[in-house]
Amino acid sequence: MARPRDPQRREELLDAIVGYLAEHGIAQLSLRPLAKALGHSTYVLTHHFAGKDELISAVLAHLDERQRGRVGALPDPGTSGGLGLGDVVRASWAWHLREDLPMVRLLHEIEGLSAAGRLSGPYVPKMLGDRAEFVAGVLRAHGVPEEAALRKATLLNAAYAGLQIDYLTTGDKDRVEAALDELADTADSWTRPQ
Amino acid sequence: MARPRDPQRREELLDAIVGYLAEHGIAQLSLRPLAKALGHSTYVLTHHFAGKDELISAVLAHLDERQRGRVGALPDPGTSGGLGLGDVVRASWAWHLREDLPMVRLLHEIEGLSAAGRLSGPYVPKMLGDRAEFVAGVLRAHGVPEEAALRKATLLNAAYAGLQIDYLTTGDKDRVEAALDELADTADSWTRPQ
DNA sequence: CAATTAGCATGACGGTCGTTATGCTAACGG
DNA sequence: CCGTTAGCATAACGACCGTCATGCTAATTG
Repeated sequence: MARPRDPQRREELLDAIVGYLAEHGIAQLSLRPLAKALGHSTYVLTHHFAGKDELISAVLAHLDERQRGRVGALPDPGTSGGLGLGDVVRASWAWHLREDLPMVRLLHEIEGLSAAGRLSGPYVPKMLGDRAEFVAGVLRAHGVPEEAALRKATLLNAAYAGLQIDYLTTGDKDRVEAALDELADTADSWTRPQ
Repeated sequence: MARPRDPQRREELLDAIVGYLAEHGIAQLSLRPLAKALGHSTYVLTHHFAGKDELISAVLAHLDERQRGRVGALPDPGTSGGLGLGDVVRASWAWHLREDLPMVRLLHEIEGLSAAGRLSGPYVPKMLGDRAEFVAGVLRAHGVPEEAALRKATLLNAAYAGLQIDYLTTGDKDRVEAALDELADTADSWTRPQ
């Protein structure tokens, strides 16, 4: 009868929105500057998403799916190949800080707001839970016992995130990267006991 | 010649403001609701502080000083007394979550915003640095070598904060507290090697 | 007591906010 | 080709924002 909806349009918008948020933050988000940066009027935002709150929910869902896709596509750093778990930690650190810093910042802003109870919806909790499960799977592949894998994965993720926050806030590279080395050594000791 | 300023008034206000922020967050702070909650007009805020930005700076400085005072007044959990470092970690966790949860949430919101580069000023970095130094002092008192104390303190703080964020976001008590036990055991292993 | 000023409420200012009614154009289904 | 609707810009709405000029009251000093 008439013109059908284009389901791609919404995803295109979400990618552009996430790019904007990585640069400008999400806490003080305002629709007008966002729309201007996208080259549109604000109506595009309230049309494709019901309103500002739903837009933020959609962004969080988008980030959740994006993380899910990335860790799913990651080559399993299996026990073979000579790459220890500590090397993975160190490589992730270097990559996050060199290649993806605005997004890392955005994620910490989101997780801080979520921890403060200022963001609703299931997506941020799901992201954290999924990350724990993923790292637990890597640990299991390295021979960590099943009952310890999720516990150690949770601790590893928490320490890694905490160190990122410390470094992003203080900029004290020497102190934080020394602590990261200690964390990487600890991770190695889990997979190569003694 | 005339009526002198009362230097206490500003501190009273800051304490009340911090109490309000612990309940309502800082990211979406608006002066009018804050002033109403304090039982005053907004002019009180713009009079004692130059404006909204300076008010937030004053709050961060206030929290910084408050933390400095608290850790300074803490009884040094010295190597004697039978209380291991892991017990201190577990006791802090229980106390934070049972007695001081709104403030813990506020601090994570602030640290997330700071890590995202959305808060300026030296106070948040100073808080993190001071916390690392304080825990490093405790570690040294427990016999941890000087060159390792600050590194291990940074890692301990980061892991502890990361676990708080995880728990506050996911509410997954079993998973997170299991990881906290592992962290406490690790801390014990630092102070009672083997 | 007189002079001065801290402390605060009131009310207004221009600006920005999220949202929405209206109307146009281009794309598609029948 | 006609009817319908997606997609979007425009412009306006009321609400709220941070700020500040004005003026009153009460406390303090000399």
